[in-house]
Amino acid sequence: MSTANYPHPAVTVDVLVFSLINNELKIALVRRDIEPFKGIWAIPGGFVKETETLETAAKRELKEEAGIKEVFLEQLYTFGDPKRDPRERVITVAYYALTPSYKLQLRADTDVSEAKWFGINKLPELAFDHRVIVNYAIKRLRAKLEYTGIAHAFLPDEFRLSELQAVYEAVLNKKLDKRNFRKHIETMNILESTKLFDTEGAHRPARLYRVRQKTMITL
Amino acid sequence: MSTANYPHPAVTVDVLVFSLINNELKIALVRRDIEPFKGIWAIPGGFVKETETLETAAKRELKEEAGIKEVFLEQLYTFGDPKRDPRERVITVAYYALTPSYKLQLRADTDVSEAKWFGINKLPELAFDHRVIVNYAIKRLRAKLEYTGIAHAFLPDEFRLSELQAVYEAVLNKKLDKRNFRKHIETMNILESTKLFDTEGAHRPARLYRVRQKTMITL
DNA sequence: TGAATAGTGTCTTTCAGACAATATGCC
DNA sequence: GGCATATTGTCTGAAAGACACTATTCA
Repeated sequence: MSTANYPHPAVTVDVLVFSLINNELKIALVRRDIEPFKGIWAIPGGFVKETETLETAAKRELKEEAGIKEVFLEQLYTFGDPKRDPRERVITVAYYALTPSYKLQLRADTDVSEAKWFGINKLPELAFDHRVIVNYAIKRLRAKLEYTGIAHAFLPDEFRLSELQAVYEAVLNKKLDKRNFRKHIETMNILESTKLFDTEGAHRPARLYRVRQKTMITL
Repeated sequence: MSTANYPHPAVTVDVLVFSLINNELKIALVRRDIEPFKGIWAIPGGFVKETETLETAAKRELKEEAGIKEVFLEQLYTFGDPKRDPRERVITVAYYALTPSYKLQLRADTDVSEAKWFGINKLPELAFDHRVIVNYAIKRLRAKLEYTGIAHAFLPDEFRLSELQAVYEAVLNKKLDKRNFRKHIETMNILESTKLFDTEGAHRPARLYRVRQKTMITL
C-alpha cells in the first residue's frame, strides 16, 4: 500500500497569541486581505512547510507575526472538519502562545492587511471556525492556569506578586483575595523571591519574584 | 493565494485503545503486514478520508479494529515530525479510547496480520514514533484519571466499587487504601448506588454503582 | 466455622476561603 | 500627614492520607 492513494489535505498551523495588556487578556488577530473571508478577522496561521515540524511551523508563524523568541508555546488541538475551509480540505493544528506584551510587536504579514489585539470579551466576527478555536483555547488556558504555574508566562523574568495576581484575575475573570492568593502561590512552590524591589510610584516598593526553575510543564 | 501551492501531506488517525484485562492496563496493537516496519507492532490507524471528520475517522478505525460502539474517545495530540514516516510526510492525529474489554473483539484489518493486547509494561518494539505516542497517552490517561471521573469508562454500566478501585490501581500503578478511595469517590459525586448486588463468589455480595449522568468531560 | 470480599470511622495534616489591620515609601 | 500599594495571620470547613475492625455470604 502506498500512501499516494489517499487524500492529501492541506495542513496549516494557527497560533493563538495571548497577552495581558492593561490588565486585560487579549489575543492577536489579523485581518484577512484575500478571499475567503476577505476583510474578516482571523487567527494568524499558515501552511506547514514540507520539511518543518509542526512546532517549528508554529514558531515561524509566531516570529513572522510578532517577532517573538522564547515564549510559552503549546499544541492546543487539531481541527479537521472537512468543510471548515470552503476552498478545499484544510486541517489545522492549533497552538497557543503566552507572552508578555513588551516582548512583541504585531505586524501584518502576507495575505493580511492589519494585525491587532482584541480583548477576549470584545472579539469581532471571526473567519472559518476560528471562534470555536478561540473558545477552546480560553477554556484550556483557564484550566491550565489553575493546575500549573504558567501565569508567569505573561510577565517579565522578575515581577511583583500583585502583577501575577492581576494575570490570574484577568484570565479567570474574577477577583481574588490577596492573602489567599499569596498563600496559594507559596504552596505551589514555583517562585523564589529576589533581593530586588520595584520602586515605581509613590508607595511602598514591592519585592520582585522570579520562577524557581524553567519548569515548562507540558502535558 | 491558493492553497494548491502548498505541500499536502498525508494525514492519518491513530487510535490507542486501552482496556483493563485481568486487572492489567492493556493496549491494542496490530502487527504490520507491509513495509515499512513489516512484522513490527504498531498502533492501529489509517488515512483520513476526504469527507470525514477526524473524530469520525477515529471512530471508523475503532470499529474496523474492534467493532466498538459508544466508547470514551478523545483526541490526544498531533504528531508531525517530517521524518516520522520514511515513505513520505505523514501527519498523524492520535486519539485514545477507553473501553471495557467485554465490549470488543480485536480483529486484524487491512495491511495487518494480527491484532493483540499488550500490557503497558510489556510492550514490544513499536513502529514509527509509536512508542512516543503510547508514552504520551499513558501520561495523559493518568492525569485525566486523577482530575476527572473517566475510570468507569473501563467498566460495564453497573459495577462494584472494588472494580473501580482496581481500575485506578492498574492505571496509576499503585495500591490505594480502600476507605480513602471510597471517600474520594463519594466526594467526586459522579456515581450513584443502585439497588443491585453482585452475588458472585463465596463472600458478601457487593453493591453495584452506576454513573450519575453521562458527563463526558472533554477539555 | 473458615474463606473471601464488602463495608465502615477517627485522627491528623493540608489547603481553600472568608476576613482587616499595619508597613513603607513618595509627595 | 496623606496617598497608594505591600505585606501579613487567624479561623473554619473540606479533603487527603494513615490506619483496623466488623459484616455477609457461601462452601
